[in-house]
Amino acid sequence: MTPDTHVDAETALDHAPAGHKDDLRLWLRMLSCARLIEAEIRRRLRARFDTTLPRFDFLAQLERAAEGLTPGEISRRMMVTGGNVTGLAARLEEEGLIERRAVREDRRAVTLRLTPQGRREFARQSAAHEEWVAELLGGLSATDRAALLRLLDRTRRGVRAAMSEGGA
Amino acid sequence: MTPDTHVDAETALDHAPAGHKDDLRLWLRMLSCARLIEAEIRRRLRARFDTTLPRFDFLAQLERAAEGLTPGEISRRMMVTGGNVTGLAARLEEEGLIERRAVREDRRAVTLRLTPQGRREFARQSAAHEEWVAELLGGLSATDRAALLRLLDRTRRGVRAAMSEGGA
DNA sequence: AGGAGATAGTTTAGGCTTCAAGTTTTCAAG
DNA sequence: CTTGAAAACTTGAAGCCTAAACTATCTCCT
Repeated sequence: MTPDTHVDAETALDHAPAGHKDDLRLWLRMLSCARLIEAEIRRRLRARFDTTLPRFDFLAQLERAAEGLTPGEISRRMMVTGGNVTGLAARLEEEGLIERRAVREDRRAVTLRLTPQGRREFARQSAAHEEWVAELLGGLSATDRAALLRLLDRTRRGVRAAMSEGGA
Repeated sequence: MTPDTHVDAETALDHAPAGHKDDLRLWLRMLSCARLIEAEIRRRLRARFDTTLPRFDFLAQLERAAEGLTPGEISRRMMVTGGNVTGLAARLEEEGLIERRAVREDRRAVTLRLTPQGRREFARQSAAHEEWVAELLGGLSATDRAALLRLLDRTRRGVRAAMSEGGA
């Protein structure tokens, strides 16, 4: 009945890959789950606001910074490269959603901030986005949500630890 | 002490967004967790094998199909567009990892399959990939892994259900 | 001051991805 | 047959993303 006993017997003979397959299964499931939700959100952003997830994330960063942010700071917060920020900023500025402003103390730098139009537009998108997520995750019980939140946090910390140990 | 009571009192006045913020938090945490792992795997694929995650996924699909697959079938399994498959296949063929073969019964179609070199190369990559995942997720206890697997499955089913209901 | 090295930002080349339009082939009626 | 719709695949344009090279500015040490 249980193929597990066979697999266990088999892998136990090798030199350690005990839970390796389980970890792989876990990772693939997490990935497919995240991609499923992400793809749906991208679809809806495009369909209803003619925008993209990176643009939305970009505006979200600026929304929380009343004084604006430099490209470098946005790059760090979004965990993308500087060149990427340059391109996104160019398109968002072109659309009138953000504006550039020179920094007095440092002539290399510039701050990006939302225009009034950008602020209005992001408010609309953000409200819809929040509802979409609630709709998609609505099937989960409060207990499951809490448990999942805790486990994901634990996972993330574990991954970071593993990365700073061996991955340097 | 607990801002929660304040938030609850506040949102309870609105017309329903009870757990909306919680759902958003849950989604953002899941996304950051998945992106963290994925980014690390991409980095390592590039650093050690000079390849990318889409290429790796592509080879993985072919590995499991002894008779090869058509671009259309790969497109469906990887959940990407046909044009995307065309481009990936062109580069992988160029590198000698896959080969094209005409389909006897349908002259529109073609099957893609691993070359011997592709099979060898994927075996190397796949073994490393499995170890990386185990390393990154290794911090989790067996109990946590099992719980997480179950919760993610539940989440995915819930999302699919929500998508087929309202999202049509 | 002057110059080495760090930092902020941009540019460039190339890969990934989608959408929309196009080609060739198949299939199903008529 | 033949004609029209559907299917398999490719192409082209545009956006996203990275790594690496480049420009301009700043900082700090002497």
